[in-house]
Amino acid sequence: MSGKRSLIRSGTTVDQMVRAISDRIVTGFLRPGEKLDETSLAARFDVSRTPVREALGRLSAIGLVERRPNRGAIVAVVTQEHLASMFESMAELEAICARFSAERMTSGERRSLEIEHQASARLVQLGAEEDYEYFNTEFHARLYRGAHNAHIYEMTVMTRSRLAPFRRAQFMLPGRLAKSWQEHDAIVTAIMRGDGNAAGKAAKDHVSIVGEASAVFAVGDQARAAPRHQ
Amino acid sequence: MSGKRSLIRSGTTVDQMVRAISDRIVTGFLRPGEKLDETSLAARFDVSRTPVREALGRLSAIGLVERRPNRGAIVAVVTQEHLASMFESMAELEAICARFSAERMTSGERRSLEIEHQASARLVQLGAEEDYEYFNTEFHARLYRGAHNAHIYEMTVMTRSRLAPFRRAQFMLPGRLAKSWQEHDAIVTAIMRGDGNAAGKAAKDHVSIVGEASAVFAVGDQARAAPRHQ
DNA sequence: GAGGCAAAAAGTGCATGCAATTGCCTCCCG
DNA sequence: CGGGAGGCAATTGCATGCACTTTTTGCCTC
Repeated sequence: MSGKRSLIRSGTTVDQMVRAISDRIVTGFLRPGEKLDETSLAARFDVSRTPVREALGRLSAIGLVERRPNRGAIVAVVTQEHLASMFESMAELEAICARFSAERMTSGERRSLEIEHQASARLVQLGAEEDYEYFNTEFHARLYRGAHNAHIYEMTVMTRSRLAPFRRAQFMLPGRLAKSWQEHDAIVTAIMRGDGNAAGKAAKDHVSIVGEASAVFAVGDQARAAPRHQ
Repeated sequence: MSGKRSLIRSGTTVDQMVRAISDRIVTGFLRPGEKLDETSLAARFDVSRTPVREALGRLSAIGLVERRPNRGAIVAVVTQEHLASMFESMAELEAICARFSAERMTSGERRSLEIEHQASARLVQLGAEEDYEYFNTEFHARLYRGAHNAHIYEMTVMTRSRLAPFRRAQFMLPGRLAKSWQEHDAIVTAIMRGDGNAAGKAAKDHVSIVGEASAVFAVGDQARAAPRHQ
């Protein structure tokens, strides 16, 4: 039975599973504490248990699932407290990235940062939330790269990915788009001035606001979740 | 059908492999860039390829090995640059922990921090490097816990463990012991005052100095460096 | 002689099967 | 009637085998 894979998008097979399972976890389809037995998952994704095991290993490495030896894996229980700690960490990490960016970005990086930032103003006027979300991701990625520190980059990207599920609906809030742009503007301005402290503070405030806005949605998702048969 | 396991100490089988391989890596027995093919490792440890794969997965998660899809795994190449970035990250993380500790430590935590710190002064007078090293680890752990932020705690501990091999000989330097204690003293004083900014700055300076002192020892290992994959 | 293409060899990725450990249910004894 | 020990079922952990990707080597052509 080695024909076509049934779950298809692109990339490595097990990588797809990681994304798929992680999606199911963060969307609440799989609830925290729920048991993840390998056989069911293998059947569900039409693969063998081997890639399932590897996927569970990776998911446990990034903290989405918890593995007990010989006792199976469960969806990691992210307490409200731990979630808050991750948002706070994110704010600190972004602050570091912004500060370093202000001090270290090359002229080319500064230029493209400002150009893209200015270009995104149109998206705000149009209210193009999807497009702005894409730009927003790239904007923050520029900050992470601009810090010119590989390890901080890794930690920041990983933390951000872990927080991604809880940050989804942030731009749904009315007026959030424009506020986000203004906060970005404060960061960019500080970076262009080379003012690391101001850039760091602006970034921290920016992320803190996003965290508070997103926390609301996190609570709702955690409260109730879809029941599963089987 | 291979009878008893040959490598046995205690714990899970694959966990032993992780420790064994990680030991070989940090001791330099396996050099950066060296190819780790699963078959050889399986034969070497007298297990099948399956636990080897899982072990490699975990090692890649903690950054000790690098896995290329369909192209095997190699011992992670820690360039001088990347090492510097980790030390810099460590300084920033410790600064955050110290700042938060100054703001959030309970009175009990503050008290025991200062008591232990004062007690360690004796170790400096005696020149007990081993004992001081043990205390030093505990001192920093107190700072990490005192930040009252689970995620920052995780990142800091992980970064510190990744840096451990490069920080070994730091107290060999003459006078380092006394300087370390004085730097600790500055951190403790700031924390007791509740001055987060001062505590953060003192911690950052402290770790930065350690980083510079340790970097010297790391140079020898980095004779040749393979190109990194962006 | 050099460069490119193709085929074989090597090595990874996944599937399947078997052994071992865990949790639970039942039955026996106090 | 309650508690504990033993057996049974279910699930994890590991071994082995096959398919696909990558790399290397040899041959052919220019």
